[in-house]
Amino acid sequence: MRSDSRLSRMLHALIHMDRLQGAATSELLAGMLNTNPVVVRRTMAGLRDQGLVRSEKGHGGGWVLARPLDGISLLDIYRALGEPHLFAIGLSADNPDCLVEQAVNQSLGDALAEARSALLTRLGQVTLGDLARQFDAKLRACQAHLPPHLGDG
Amino acid sequence: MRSDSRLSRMLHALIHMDRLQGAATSELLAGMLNTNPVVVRRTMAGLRDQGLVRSEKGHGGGWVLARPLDGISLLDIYRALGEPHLFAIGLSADNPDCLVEQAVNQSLGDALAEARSALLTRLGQVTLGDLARQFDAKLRACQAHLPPHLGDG
DNA sequence: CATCATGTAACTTATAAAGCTTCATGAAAG
DNA sequence: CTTTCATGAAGCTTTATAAGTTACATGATG
Repeated sequence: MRSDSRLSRMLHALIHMDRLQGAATSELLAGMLNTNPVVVRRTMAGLRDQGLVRSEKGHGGGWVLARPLDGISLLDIYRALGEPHLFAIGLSADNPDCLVEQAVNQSLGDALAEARSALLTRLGQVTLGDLARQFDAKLRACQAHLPPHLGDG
Repeated sequence: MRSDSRLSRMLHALIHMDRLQGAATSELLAGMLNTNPVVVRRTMAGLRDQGLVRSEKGHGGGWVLARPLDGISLLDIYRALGEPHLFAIGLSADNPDCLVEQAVNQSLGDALAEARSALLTRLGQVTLGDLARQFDAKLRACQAHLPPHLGDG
């Protein structure tokens, strides 16, 4: 697979859920994410287990946010997904007794660990509320180009 | 595949090559890296094209460093490998017209770009000579635990 | 009880690194 | 010149994992 898009997709889904009245079904979200409802359920399951969203069965059921967007950081989502592998490059374990391999892995491992730490810190500082406000800004910028009678519905 | 170990493996191989007299065959390196000679040739090809190593055919042939270890940074190797994908997580392209997806991708993309930039900067500051000296330190630390008559062969 | 939605198991698909076989090319040794 | 040894490269198989799909069980609403 090219790369793991679960984090990106869940951020996308949660912001849409915030703008909806009522629960969002897996099928509705799957349409937004251009994927399959089962993939939505499978991915959302971790978020539910961490108390970020709730799911309801039956008529009128679906997925709802369990917290305001400002109370959810991108790091919360990453962790709820099980902290998937961040890097596509990794250390080798070809010859664990070799001191050269050990020296290489230590340096490269330190560099990767530092990059990981910096990235997770940054994900912890951004909330879904921030993303939603960026979306609002984009929407306003877009509407500014429309004829006046469409600017305020 | 779990993760791309080509960078780690090439660092490992190049340091061994520096410690050898004469050329190292793909078969010898494959033994050190616990892999196949063809994988070594395929991976080393990029380094040869960038002038980091040279290859010689026939009797006594194999791979030799084209520069001293202190003249090769980890970034040089990464680039010679074709700058493989760094991250296992990525942006989504499920619904490119969706302003929510665009906002998500911009924030997440910025965070990933910043992490990438920091990591590459760091890789550019570490040379293979630095790794070789870390190996020497490990070797000395290891020998310090041996009985005296083995300490100086 | 019929309908709708999630929960879950099990299987298939897609992708890229890694591994492997085979043969061509060319250099050194005899 | 011939043998041997090494890289070069094409082409295929293997492996690991996210993603997609099918099928059915569970449970809530009307």
